Amino acid sequence: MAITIGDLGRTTGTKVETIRYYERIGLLPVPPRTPSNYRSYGHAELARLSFIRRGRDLGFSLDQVRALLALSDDRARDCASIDAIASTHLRDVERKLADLTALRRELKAVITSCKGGTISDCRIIEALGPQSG
Amino acid sequence: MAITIGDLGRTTGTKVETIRYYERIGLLPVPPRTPSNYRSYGHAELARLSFIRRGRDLGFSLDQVRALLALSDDRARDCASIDAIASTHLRDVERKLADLTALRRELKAVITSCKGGTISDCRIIEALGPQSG
DNA sequence: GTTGACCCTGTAGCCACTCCAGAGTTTATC
DNA sequence: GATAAACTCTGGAGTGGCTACAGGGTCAAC
Repeated sequence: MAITIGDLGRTTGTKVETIRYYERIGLLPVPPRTPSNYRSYGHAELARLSFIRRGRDLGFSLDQVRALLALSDDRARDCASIDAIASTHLRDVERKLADLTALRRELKAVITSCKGGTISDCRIIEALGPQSG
Repeated sequence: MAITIGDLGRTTGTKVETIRYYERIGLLPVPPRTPSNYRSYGHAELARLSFIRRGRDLGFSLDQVRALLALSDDRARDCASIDAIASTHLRDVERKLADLTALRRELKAVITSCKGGTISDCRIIEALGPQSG
């Protein structure tokens, strides 16, 4: 019945150290202990950790996950607050995508300009140099 | 003639603390000091810091920037080593782009499924829940 | 009874900064 | 020449999200 920290880690794809870290920062509850001082979890903690990991996979910060967890306990409440967190996150993702796309363009330009001579006429170094930007 | 750390920061868009940090980790040289113990820079350091910042803007890690700096000092060398660093970085960027694009798709799916009821039937929370993945 | 896999605590490290306290220095203004 | 604002200095701690390690205790299998 009792789930060990290792089981929890295997089931959710989380390292044991990470689970202890989540406990330390208050994202997971402090579990009861066995007589030999091992952490002993139940299904609720398994569900909670799954939720956390899924949120992390979707790129939410731990603070956002914390907010989502708090909201999800409040089942009668308006869904809009959840939507707000997710939408903010989506906008963050879209900003990062735009940045990375611009970065890729620049990198490609810099790489194709390198014609394979010696470094003294390497365009990449030039592109990074003081006169270029 | 002597450039202060503040000038250097303003010119390159770098915080003073960051410049001192770069010095501490050996990315910038230890500069001479004025009689009142202020750091005193020349144009070479300005160029070097510009190079670092531009590299950072292009998403290179400090270690990659360090490698690029070392290579750029070695003017006779083959350009291919520079190209290799930049190409590796481009591949990293493309992988990140792919990941983020997939993430955006998932987030959008999750958000549009939220029809605005109460949290007890919120699809976002459901999508994060234990049965969904 | 011993090997190996697990668990415990506590601490330190990673990246790339950023901020702060508390003190000294320079520059501008009155 | 006083004073205030803006600069500089050092040293240390904090950020996020883990990860790794040392040095121990515990448990199951053979």
